[in-house]
Amino acid sequence: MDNYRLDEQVGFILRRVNQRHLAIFSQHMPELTPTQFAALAKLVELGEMSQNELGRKIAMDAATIKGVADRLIKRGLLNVRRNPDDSRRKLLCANIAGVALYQQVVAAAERISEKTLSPLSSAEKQELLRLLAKLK
Amino acid sequence: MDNYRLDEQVGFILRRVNQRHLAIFSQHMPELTPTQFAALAKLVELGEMSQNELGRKIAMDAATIKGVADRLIKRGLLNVRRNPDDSRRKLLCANIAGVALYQQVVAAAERISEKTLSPLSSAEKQELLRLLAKLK
DNA sequence: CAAAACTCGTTTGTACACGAACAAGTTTGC
DNA sequence: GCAAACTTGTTCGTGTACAAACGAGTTTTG
Repeated sequence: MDNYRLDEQVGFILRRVNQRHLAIFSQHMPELTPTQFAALAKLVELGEMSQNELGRKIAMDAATIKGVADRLIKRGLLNVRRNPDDSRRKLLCANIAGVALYQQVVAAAERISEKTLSPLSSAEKQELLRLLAKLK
Repeated sequence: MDNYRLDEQVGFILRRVNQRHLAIFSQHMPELTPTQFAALAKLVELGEMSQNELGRKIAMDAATIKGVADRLIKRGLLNVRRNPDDSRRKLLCANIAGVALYQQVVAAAERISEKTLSPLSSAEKQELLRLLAKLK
């Protein structure tokens, strides 16, 4: 087919938009990756939960959340303990350092979202978020 | 901050939308990854070019395009030769097998884009693409 | 109660993605 | 005409992402 244009396909554009967002992210929050921040933020928001449960809440499969959690633990941001009622479960919890780091970087997180959407008007921002939400 | 909601941030939503798209992609085109298809499609569209040039056209850095190109070459989809005028340059070109595979999967590529956008109306699809294009 | 089905966390393998550093080749500037 | 600056492709290290397979623990079911 001669009329297929890669540069106009949703998937290709989504990838580029995501690249730009990741660049903005690492510029404003070099301490954490987007996934690490998501995990930390969710733990601060909802408190202690098991590793796989956390993964489910932020859309990461078991293998991915393991790596993310390991890195946060290694950096001393999370506490870990075994669930006494279900010895399979590894309960994760943001500790003092984790909460402190979170509070230190939330403002940056807000600026990141703002900057990512900055080429759009207020109405366009609303509309984009509405449309993207339909594609989740 | 108590009013920061991870689930409403562009970056987080973008990641989820992308996940859904990748799932649709691998379902409809298990032969190639999105990046491999992008590289092949660009080579078919524009013909022979150097490895880094190809990377630039599909927004992949030199380290990434190397791996993608290596895999396509290993699968016998590309021809490689040295540029006589600039011995640093590695010229890539889709060969017969590459063009054949491309032609075999373009239809699937179109269905992938369609299915990704299927929760939206025609007007919404147009609008989403317009807004995303502003965020590239 | 015991077997089947399921869940939790882990490991392995593959594939992006990008920063940083490097050697070899090419172009520029003086 | 030659040193400095740049480009090309490569390697290394780190960090997602997900499929598949696994052992160990828990729940369901007959």
